[in-house]
Amino acid sequence: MLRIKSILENKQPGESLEICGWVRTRRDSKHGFSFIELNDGSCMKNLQIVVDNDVPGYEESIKLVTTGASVKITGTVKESPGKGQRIELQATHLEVLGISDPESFPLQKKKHSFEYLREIAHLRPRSNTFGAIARVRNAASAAIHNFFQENGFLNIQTPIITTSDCEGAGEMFHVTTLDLARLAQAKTEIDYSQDFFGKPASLTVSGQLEAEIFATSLGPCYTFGPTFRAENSNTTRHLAEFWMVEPEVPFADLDDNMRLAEDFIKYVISHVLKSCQEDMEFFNLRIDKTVLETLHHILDHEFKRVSYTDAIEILTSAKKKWEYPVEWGHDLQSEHERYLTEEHFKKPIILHDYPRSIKPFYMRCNEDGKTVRAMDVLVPRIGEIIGGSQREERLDTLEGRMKECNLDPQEYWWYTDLRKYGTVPHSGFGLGFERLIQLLTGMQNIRDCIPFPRTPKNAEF
RNA sequence: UCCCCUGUAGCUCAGCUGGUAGAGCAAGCGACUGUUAAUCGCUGGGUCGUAGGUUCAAGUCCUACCGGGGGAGCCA
Repeated sequence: MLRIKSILENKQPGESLEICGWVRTRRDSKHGFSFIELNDGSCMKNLQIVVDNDVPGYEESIKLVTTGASVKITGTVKESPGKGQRIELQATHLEVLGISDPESFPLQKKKHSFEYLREIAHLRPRSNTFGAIARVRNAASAAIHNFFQENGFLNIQTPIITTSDCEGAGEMFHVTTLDLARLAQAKTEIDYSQDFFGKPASLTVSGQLEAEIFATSLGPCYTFGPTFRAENSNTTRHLAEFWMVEPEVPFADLDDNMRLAEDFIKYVISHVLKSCQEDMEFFNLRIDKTVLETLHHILDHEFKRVSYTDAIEILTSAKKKWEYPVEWGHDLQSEHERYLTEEHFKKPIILHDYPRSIKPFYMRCNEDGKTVRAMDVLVPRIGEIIGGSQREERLDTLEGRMKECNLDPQEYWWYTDLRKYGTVPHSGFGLGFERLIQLLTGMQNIRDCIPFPRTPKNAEF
């Protein structure tokens, strides 16, 4: 099927072709012809179609050519006498495939608020912005796979359903086949042995633990799949269902990990800038006037490595009034992270070696007894886009940390086995795919960076 | 979950100190035009989120609930 993108790029006057798509707008001339702006999603631009009134069935058909209608058109490519396009299509046949009642079609030839478009998520991909987001998302996804494939990483599909009830932090969605309505009335303890898996099960919050299994068997690997968090988060950067990229690399320490994260982000940005030029220019013009500048700035500068302890020092000596006090041992607040990346360094930074008391059990303990080999990549505007660490590979230290975090090592027997049999230093991180899309497009709200956002009280479509 | 803002025609909003609703855009029709966010004219379209309350009278004040947005926390 011929697409408008390739027609606009390659076709020359004189060539005949057939094209299908959706009408964005129609302008009539009473002197006997009409202009149709046709879009098929292959690119931002529309193909201008000229329909003379001698086209068979013109009188009846042209009335049905309204915004949103689908049409099939045959015609000849012409040099366009008008401004705004190199070529246009002179129609010889026009067929309306599907009408679109202009009285009720929710998308109009005007700007719509993102809040409104979110309510019509089944139609918003037909708008300029959401078409562009879908194409950028696709390009970013392809770039992610390319990056890892080119570097010898194995793509691993880790489970969606899990029975390890404490993969990390975060509330989990329960998965059950038990009859909840009956249980609600029964007032007895729930007998999970009667449930589908014979014990409590949930949707995964991370594929990391399973990825570690393959990393310590087959070498560098990565997962790229859906992740679920049942947190009651209502922000512009949280979703209950989102996609996460999680590489895991054996024989790699935290420095290797930070280098990988930086190379990875730069590779994806660079690829998207190259393959989605038109869409990126649109974002820069209509969504965020600084997005191209920001992305190029990221490409041109090294991510600044800053230890948590140094960051605390910078924040303490900053001439700023903090809503939350800065104190070693406490997690950094949004205002602190934003200050560091947006004001102090003015570029992405990698914070590393956090206090062990605020980080999960699997992060490698440092000799100082106070910190762990954790790292967060923070970017301007979005904040944390990557969280990762070197993993604790020493069995006794790992078990000690589990107990410290009130976890039962028995529950993680297969995870600790990896330390019992041929343990190796290894590292990895998780990247929130939709946050990356936010960074790439300049879109303010993460709900507009995924086709069908799931947030508290919202799972339509 | 907490704090703040908000909910009026298909969409975006106005409606000041309470007296039963208006604009722009969209849509329909007409005019005009190789047009391109086209332009001009006319027309239709709203039990003002829901439920109570105060008042002679509420879109306008009060309460609760529901929805939307922003910020915070949690994190990716």
